[in-house]
Amino acid sequence: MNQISNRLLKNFRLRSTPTRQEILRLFLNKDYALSHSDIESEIADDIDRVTVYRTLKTFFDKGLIHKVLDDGGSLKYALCTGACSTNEHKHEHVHFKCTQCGQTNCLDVEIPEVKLPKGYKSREVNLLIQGTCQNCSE
Amino acid sequence: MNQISNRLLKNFRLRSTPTRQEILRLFLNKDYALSHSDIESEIADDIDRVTVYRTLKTFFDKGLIHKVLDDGGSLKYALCTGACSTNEHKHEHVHFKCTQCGQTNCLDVEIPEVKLPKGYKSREVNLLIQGTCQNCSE
DNA sequence: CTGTGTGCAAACACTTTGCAGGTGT
DNA sequence: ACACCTGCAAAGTGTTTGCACACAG
Repeated sequence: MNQISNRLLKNFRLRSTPTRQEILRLFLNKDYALSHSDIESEIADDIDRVTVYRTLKTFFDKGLIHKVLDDGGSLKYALCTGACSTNEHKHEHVHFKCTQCGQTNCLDVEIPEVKLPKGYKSREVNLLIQGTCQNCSE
Repeated sequence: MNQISNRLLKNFRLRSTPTRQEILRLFLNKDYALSHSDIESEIADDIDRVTVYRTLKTFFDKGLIHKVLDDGGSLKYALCTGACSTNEHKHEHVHFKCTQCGQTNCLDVEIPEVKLPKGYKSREVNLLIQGTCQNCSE
């Protein structure tokens, strides 16, 4: 796991520091999107809140993670899939938020083409679906 | 216009106050989504910031307006279409945010069906498309 | 008259910035 | 050695809460 996160950081031209590794490992361990406070509560106490902000910003800027929104307006982050690199970024995301357990994850489904009114040009598409997830629907 | 906003408030079982009318008129005048600060800067100065928060919350709770997100994580609000009432709420929204001018508006297009993995149940769908709008694409 | 809305003050939560010292390459 | 990370402190911004008074119905 350490190897993976290390390599990932290298790939994205980021210095490998303990903090970055820890946060990155967190994303690798969880298969759902994490909010700032999720992260804060799961990492070592001696990591400063400010550093988390900066780390997330760095990861985001370099294309390692992407933003995930839910209808409450709260912001979460999730790892980009392997398809993303610093240069080429996949700009289509489907996110599913379970209103029961609160978890948000990225689904690997295609977004169907949407017909836009004349003159509109699409550059990025985000689809948020809210409902009940597999675990909670039983 | 006053008539309209008054009637709208009545329909949603809300007391008609000057503040509510003013904010409601703002939504009626603009055809795009408004952030809290958009609203604050457009209404009379003697309306308290706190009142705006509470008014928006009330409107939202009663189903008069809905939330609109953009990828920056900033929250905006827009009037629900005529199809919405307190009881019956249309839970499908397509929002288009122009990255040039920053305006976000609700598009009246159908969201195509998305195939979800087994066990997932959809209750609400939000589609955010970002790109260039009609005005800015020339 | 009664319950709700509003303004004010203050608390609270969230995010950013500047700087000094530490660390990866 | 150098550029970049990090922690700390503090400022800045956004949002919520409690209370007293005002107002709509």
